[in-house]
Amino acid sequence: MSKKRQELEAIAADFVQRSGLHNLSFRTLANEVGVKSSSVHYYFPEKSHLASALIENYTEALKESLDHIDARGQSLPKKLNGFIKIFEDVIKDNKLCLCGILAADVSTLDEPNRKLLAQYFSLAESWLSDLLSLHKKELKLPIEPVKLSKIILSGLEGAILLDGVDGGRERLKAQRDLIKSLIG
Amino acid sequence: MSKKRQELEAIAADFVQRSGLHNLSFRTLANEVGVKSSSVHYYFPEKSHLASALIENYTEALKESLDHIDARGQSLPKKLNGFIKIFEDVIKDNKLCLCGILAADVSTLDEPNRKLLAQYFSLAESWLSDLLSLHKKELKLPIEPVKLSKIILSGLEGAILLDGVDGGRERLKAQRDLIKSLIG
DNA sequence: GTCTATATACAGATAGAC
DNA sequence: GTCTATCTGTATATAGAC
Repeated sequence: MSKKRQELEAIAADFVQRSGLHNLSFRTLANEVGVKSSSVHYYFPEKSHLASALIENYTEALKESLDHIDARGQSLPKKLNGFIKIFEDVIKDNKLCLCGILAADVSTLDEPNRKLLAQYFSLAESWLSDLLSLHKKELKLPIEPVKLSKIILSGLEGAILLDGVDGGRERLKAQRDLIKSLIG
Repeated sequence: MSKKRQELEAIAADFVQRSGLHNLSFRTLANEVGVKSSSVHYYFPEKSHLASALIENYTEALKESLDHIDARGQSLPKKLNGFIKIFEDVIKDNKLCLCGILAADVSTLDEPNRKLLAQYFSLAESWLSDLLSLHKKELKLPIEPVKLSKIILSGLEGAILLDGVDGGRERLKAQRDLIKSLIG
């Protein structure tokens, strides 16, 4: 992949996580990189292609983060803490989850991009569910791992969404406390 | 308030909950009601005024729903169930929470509208927190009511956001199970 | 790969007639 | 209150030169 393309994708991702996809234009993106909007079209003929690239990159980054957590081979609490940290890093940067913000725009996405979005959430939930299944005896509530994984992910996504409104971090902190108490 | 204005607000709210504010234009809104876009500007000189009206209406509707729940004077589980039903009704209609979808667009809102948004979430959390404080002895986890209220609200908001991507209701169901288990 | 130039469409907003 | 007409800005996208 060309360096210019990587640069475009990086700036576009940052922009989308702050302002949403609809607010990112080929013009402003081009200006940021120092080229013309027609050059951006050279890499991404349609805007939906750009969106696909962003979701795929974001999913790949999540995969790497999860692999990194797994590679350390720690306890359940430490692994869950690693997962929470992914969301803390997003909010620390005054951003939203790229897939979370796109989820709010799902009606304007084409079918391929909806599938890609769903895959991102599915990846996160599967990882959580597998982890919780392995440590089922440590769980304090009578809720199945698959359901718990959905509770944790949607809770964290909702927390950074709502915290973004007042610039606080109270919901994310609250979700962290919940997750801690789920495992005692 | 004029009937035409009410009609415009109703259609605009429905549209925003399905497609977001940026995707609603004065033109399409006018077409739906059968007037011209300049007539919409008569009621709402700027788009931000329309947004304010929508958030205020939505907050007022929440207030009424909560009053309705309170008026019945039931148990904690039944009251929480009433709260969850507010979100179920949204997702049943294939919509998103109006304030949740606007939260994803917070960077494009002006300061007055950000405040209005924050007030909506604050209303929901305050109601939950007061309720949980009254029934503190029934709570199964060692988490304070204020934090629990944030966990519940952000969990439900995240659930309908993510469920909207694949058209399912699994996250909302999971959150319901969590809330149930919080009170035993 | 990057550019100029342009096509086409639609956005928010306003002036002024009726 | 509602209209026609229009201004101005910006969006996605494309053709074709270099």
